[in-house]
Amino acid sequence: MDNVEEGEITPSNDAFQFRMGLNDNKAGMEGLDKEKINKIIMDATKGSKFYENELKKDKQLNQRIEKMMQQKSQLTSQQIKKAQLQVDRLALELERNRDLSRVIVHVDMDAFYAAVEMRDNPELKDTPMAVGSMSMLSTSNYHARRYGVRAAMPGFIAKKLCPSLVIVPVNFDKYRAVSKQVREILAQYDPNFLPMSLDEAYLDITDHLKERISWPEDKRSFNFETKMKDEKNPSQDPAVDGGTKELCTSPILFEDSPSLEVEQNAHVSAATSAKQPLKKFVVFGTSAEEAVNEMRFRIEQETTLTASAGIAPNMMLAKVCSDKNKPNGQYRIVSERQAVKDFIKDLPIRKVPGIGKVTEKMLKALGVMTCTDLYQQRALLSLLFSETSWQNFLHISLGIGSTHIERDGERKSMSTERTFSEISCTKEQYDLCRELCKDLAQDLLKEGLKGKTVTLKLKNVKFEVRTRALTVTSAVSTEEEIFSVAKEILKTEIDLASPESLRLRLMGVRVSGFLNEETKKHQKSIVGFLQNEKSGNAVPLGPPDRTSPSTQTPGPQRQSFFNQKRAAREQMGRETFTDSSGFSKGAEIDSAEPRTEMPQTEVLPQKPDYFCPICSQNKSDWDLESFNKHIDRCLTGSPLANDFDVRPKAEVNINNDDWEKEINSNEIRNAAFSIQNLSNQTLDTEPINDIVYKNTIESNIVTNIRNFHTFGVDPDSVCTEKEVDVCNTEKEPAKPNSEMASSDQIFICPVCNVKQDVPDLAAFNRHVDICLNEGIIEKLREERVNINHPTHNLQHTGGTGRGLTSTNAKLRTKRSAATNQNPVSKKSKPNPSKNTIDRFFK
DNA sequence: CGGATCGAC
DNA sequence: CTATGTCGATCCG
Repeated sequence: MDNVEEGEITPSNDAFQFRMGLNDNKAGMEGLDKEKINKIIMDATKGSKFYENELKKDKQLNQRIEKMMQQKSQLTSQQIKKAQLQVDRLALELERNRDLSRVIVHVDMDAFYAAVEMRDNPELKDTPMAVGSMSMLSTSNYHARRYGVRAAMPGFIAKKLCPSLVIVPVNFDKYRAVSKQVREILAQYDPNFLPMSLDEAYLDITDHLKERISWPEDKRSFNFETKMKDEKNPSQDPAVDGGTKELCTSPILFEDSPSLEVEQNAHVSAATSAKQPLKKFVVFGTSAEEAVNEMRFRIEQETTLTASAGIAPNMMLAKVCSDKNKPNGQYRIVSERQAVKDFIKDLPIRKVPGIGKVTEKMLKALGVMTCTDLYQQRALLSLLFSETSWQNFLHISLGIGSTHIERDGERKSMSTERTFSEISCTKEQYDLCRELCKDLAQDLLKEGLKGKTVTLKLKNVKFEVRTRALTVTSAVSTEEEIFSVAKEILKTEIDLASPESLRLRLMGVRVSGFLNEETKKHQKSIVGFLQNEKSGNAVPLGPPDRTSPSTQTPGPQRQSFFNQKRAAREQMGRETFTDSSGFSKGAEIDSAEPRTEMPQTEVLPQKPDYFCPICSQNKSDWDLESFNKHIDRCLTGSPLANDFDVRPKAEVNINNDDWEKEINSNEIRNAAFSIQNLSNQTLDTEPINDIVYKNTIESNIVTNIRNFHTFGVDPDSVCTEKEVDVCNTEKEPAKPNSEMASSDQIFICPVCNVKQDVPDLAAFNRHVDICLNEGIIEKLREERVNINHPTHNLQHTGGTGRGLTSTNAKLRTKRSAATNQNPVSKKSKPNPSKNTIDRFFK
């Protein structure tokens, strides 16, 4: 999607300000000037509920800023000095590890949806048009942008700006098809490229370039296959943005004069020779620029659409670059430190991915507008923002970003939401909720996901948003399961608001907390167990898995127990299960059917009897959720507990189930306790912190050791994309905890540097603890040269193949989170003064 | 864990 | 009339 920010409406104190984009209207051309645009938007906006809400949010933000400024005013120069030292240490480290070896490309289709529509309907070419609806636009063509019509703008306002605007409804299938074509081309430059959306992708073309350098010319030659689209290229004059030595000559590449293009290319490409048939071929050179030119050329040949690209040593920079010569242009930052610095120097922070409206405004209040400012204020920022935030800022201001493009891991949540005209009728709200659950259940089914927490999102007519979540003990996935939870949440919200009714404009349902593969099997087996007779396709009972939350007993025993119980099931009465269906019944009901009472009464109109095949209990007041939980317990052989309830937190603690709670917290404790203990009590004491400030090398040691302790113990210490550049590791994913603790891992103490023959991590930790306490750190000091050398110091741990560097962002974060009393982090925490809206929906 | 917020597309 | 939908991350309590 095309830059939302170009046309964003940003309320600023008392007025909406419209920001002109890069390619905006110049005097004398068609369209509107900034003043007019702002006025029209204002007029259309003023007084609306939406506007009121924007003002409110703005006020909150201002308060937040005010608090921040107050904190700032209380800082002593001493504190700043200290912070400066610490920040600079990290900066040094980052600088030392700067990786310029990769060539990363960010490709971005120009005004993608709009371009596709224009291609397919030539009538749209010369008129201002946008893709979307009267209520919201996805993107607009460049024609329309001259009138201030932008993505993320409501259609009706766009119409006011530009009455002749044509609004075309979105057609995702079409865009997907085009996107596929584009991706096939991209894959040839980097088979592991990373699509970010239909119109955007990252590539690492380092390897491609290495091969390409020795490619014969014919491998870099391409036909002009199709009729070139004789579209007026709305591109800007390249000279305007020039002034930078890197500016590429390509923007005219696709002008409608092919002959010019060939010559242009011949000029650029050293390899081009006279033997090239006139105007039928283009030969691209071997440089990065040429490769990307070629890529864009091929995209246009294939799709008749243009793309822009950025080439840089890391993802963050590449992304910014791709915006620089848009549309139909590209820009490169060569792989030199100085080039990066030059580029970063005057770069407005808002251009940087991850810096949005809010962050921009907060930083602006501190006088930070450009990346240079960002760097200069680094000490201050480290005191006013959270660790992750300021470290991120530091990365940005140094022009450092991720150099590994990695596919996203598994999905973490799935949701659906809908906006509508006001609904205040309770029944309709429940119906809607059910429908959302139904849609969501379908989507979940497609990916075979089940999750444990259900979140309900509500937005009232005043645009106030509220989300409420509930985590249940057995994962849900079907419409009925989700709805049974969602409706409870909805019920409490309705009750909370009563006697007034909720006046909703949006409702959404989300499921998260997905089961991992192992657990899923387990849960599945239970479901199959449950619904066996009903659906006729029971899921085979797999062996019990060790990661299941209810696993307490050792494998073999459990196995046999499981089998026992399966036998039990097979013998057990079928009719008991035939109707797990108070639910399936509900599913059959036409959604229009009145269901008004249902929520008010108990869970469902008539409840089926649930009969547990394990303990032979039969309770009529169970619902599916309770029943599943019960079986889960019975399976693990734990003593039978009371009923459980799916009750929103507001009423009762959901986990009135102490048994389960215990397991959960035990898991966590086992994993993390010893380490936290260690870093809290041993490392973060005063003396060590003194060292931190006195001596860079020593503090590195301390940091390393801390990280070492955290590593492999923190269940969440997964090295994700963001940190990759920092920790500079192989791609190997972090192993699950269980594996970490397995016996074949090698324990090398970072203090005494001796391999430890210990049974498990806990024992190892004790050793390190002792080592530390014995003052061996003094020894380290003597060996500082060695120690300070990452490859020497950072031994393999736990067989993950992953080394430790002293600046793994995530690890640091975790550590600091666990050790906040640490004087180092005396920094005032950011305080997003969250004024909960008490009177929500009143 | 739950809730709010931010940011991206 | 008429201001999206979906997702991940982060922070705080």
